[in-house]
Amino acid sequence: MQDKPLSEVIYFKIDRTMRMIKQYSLEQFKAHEVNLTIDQWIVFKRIADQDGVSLKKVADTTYKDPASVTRLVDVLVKKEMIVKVMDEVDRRRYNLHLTAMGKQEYQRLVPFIQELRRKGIEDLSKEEVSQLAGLLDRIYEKVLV
Amino acid sequence: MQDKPLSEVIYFKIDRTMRMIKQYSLEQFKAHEVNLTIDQWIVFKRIADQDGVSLKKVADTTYKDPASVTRLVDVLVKKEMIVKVMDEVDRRRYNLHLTAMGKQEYQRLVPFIQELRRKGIEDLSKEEVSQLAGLLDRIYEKVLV
DNA sequence: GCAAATTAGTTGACGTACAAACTATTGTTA
DNA sequence: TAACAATAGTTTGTACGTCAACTAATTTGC
Repeated sequence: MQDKPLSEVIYFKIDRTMRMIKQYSLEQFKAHEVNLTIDQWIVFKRIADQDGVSLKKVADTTYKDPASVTRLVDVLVKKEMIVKVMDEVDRRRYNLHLTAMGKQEYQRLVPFIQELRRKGIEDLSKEEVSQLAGLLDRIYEKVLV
Repeated sequence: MQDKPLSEVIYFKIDRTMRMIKQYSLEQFKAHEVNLTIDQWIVFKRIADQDGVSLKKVADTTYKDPASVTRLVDVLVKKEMIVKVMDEVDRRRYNLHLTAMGKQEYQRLVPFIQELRRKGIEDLSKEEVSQLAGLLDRIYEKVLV
């Protein structure tokens, strides 16, 4: 039985593209003395977007496993970028906040990140980007079921 | 400084989609008693596609790190799906071959995998799939530089 | 024809993903 | 209100990805 080559398998292309983006981004992080990995940045940014957000909420909205988020949060706390504060009402919950240093670093990073995001898609038109986003979402929704 | 939400970042969408596909595929593998992970399958399939291919060639064409391939190959050898044979001419090189069991398993898996690939994209037209492939390739090429 | 450079593959260290089992707390309901 | 269910978060074990440093073999260039 003959199977199509990997290069024609769409999932393979998605995976390959994503790995390359991560690799490139991490290089750029290092080159600009950003003391974060990509995934640490994602969690960090999510907290910056909503001060006091809970760990669970971060996990849900980043589509990461709570176990992964627990560890990423630990790293960010160690790096003194965020703090974990137990919720006064619901003591199972931790609310996450940026430290002063975290806020400062966030302000420094946003323009850099925005530039980085642009880089890979700068040759694509607005329509193409939203097409791509739409197609990815449709696959996501489909497989989710 | 205000940054767009993660849900609008295209790289985030790619990552999320890919993780979900892997998760779903692995579930299906387990449900069908396929004793392989997704990445083990990719390497296994690549060897099935070209009997005697070298480890380096597998790494290049799957876009995996040689270190990853070394380990994936080890697993496949332990599972007795493939064998590693030192090249007679170039003794740095190992040529990879499916075992009899590997061949049998490959034949069993191909239809199942083909069905699995279809699942996520069955609502997309042929044109949409090739659009998606093209866009991903363009990002890949762009960032590669 | 030999030293230096290149190539194939391996190993170790670190970061992340995911599942499963677990603790502690809060909610629900009989 | 006591038992049970659900929820937030953690821990453990396994699997990959990537980088860097390494060994061994082969090529290159003088």
